[in-house]
Amino acid sequence: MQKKSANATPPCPAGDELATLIAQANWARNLTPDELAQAIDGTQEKRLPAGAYVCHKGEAVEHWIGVAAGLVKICNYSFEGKAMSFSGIPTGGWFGEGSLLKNELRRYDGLALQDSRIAYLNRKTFQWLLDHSIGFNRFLLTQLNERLGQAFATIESQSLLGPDGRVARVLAGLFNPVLYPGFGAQLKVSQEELGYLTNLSRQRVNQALQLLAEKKLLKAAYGRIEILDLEGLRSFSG
DNA sequence: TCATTAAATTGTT
DNA sequence: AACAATTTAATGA
Repeated sequence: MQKKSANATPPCPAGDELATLIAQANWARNLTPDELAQAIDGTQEKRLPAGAYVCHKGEAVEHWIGVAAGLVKICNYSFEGKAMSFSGIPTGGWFGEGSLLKNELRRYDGLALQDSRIAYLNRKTFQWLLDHSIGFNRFLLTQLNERLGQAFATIESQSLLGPDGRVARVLAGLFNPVLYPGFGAQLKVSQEELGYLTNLSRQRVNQALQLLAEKKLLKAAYGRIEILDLEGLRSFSG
C-alpha cells in the first residue's frame, strides 16, 4: 500500500494553510470573522504517520480534535481493556467535545489509520467559542443530536434484529466512515472483536459471517472482512 | 530472499 | 470452553 517515507514528520504547515483548513470546516461556516480568527489562533496542526496515536485514553482532555486529512480510529474500552467499540472519524470530522464539556479524562484512544493531519483546538479557545459564538453552539447542538440519533439507532437495531442482523449492521456502520480511502473494501477486524461489538459469542459471529457470505454480502478472510455489498448489509434484517 | 518459529485467528466439537 | 488447523508476523541466516 503505502511505502513508509520514513518518520520524517514535516513541520507544521504555514499558518494560512491551517487557516484555510479551519475555514472549510463545517463548524466554521457560521462563525463571524472575529470568531474564526480566534479559532484559527487557538488551533495547532500536527502531522502523524499511520499507526500513531492521536490521543490517549486516560489523559486530561485539553483539545478538541479534528481530522484535517486522513482517518482516525476511535477505540472505546468498557472495562480493563475488554469489550470495546470503535468507530472511524473520516476527513473533516471533529470529536472529543463530550469529554471537553464534561471536563473528564479521555475515555478512548485515537489511532491514526493513515498518515493524517490532525488539528488540535485548545480548551481555552473551545470555551471561548462556546461563550461567544452562536454558530459554534449551533454546530455542537447538531453534532450532539446526531450522535444521540446514532446511539438510538444502534440500541434499536440491537434489540430488534437477530444475531445475523446485528453483525451485518455493525459491519455496515464500521465500514461507513472507514471504507473510503485506500482500504479497498477490507477492514481488519477479527471475529472475536465483532463478538465484543455485537455482544455475541465468537462462534455465533462466525456463523453469522458464513450466512452473510452465502448471501454474497461479504467475504470473510483471516483477520479481516471484505465487504461486497454495503447497502445489502445495511438493509439486512433477517 | 527464503526458511523456521512464534503468535494470532479461525473452524469445529 | 477447549482443541486442532490455518494464516500472518517475526526472526535469523
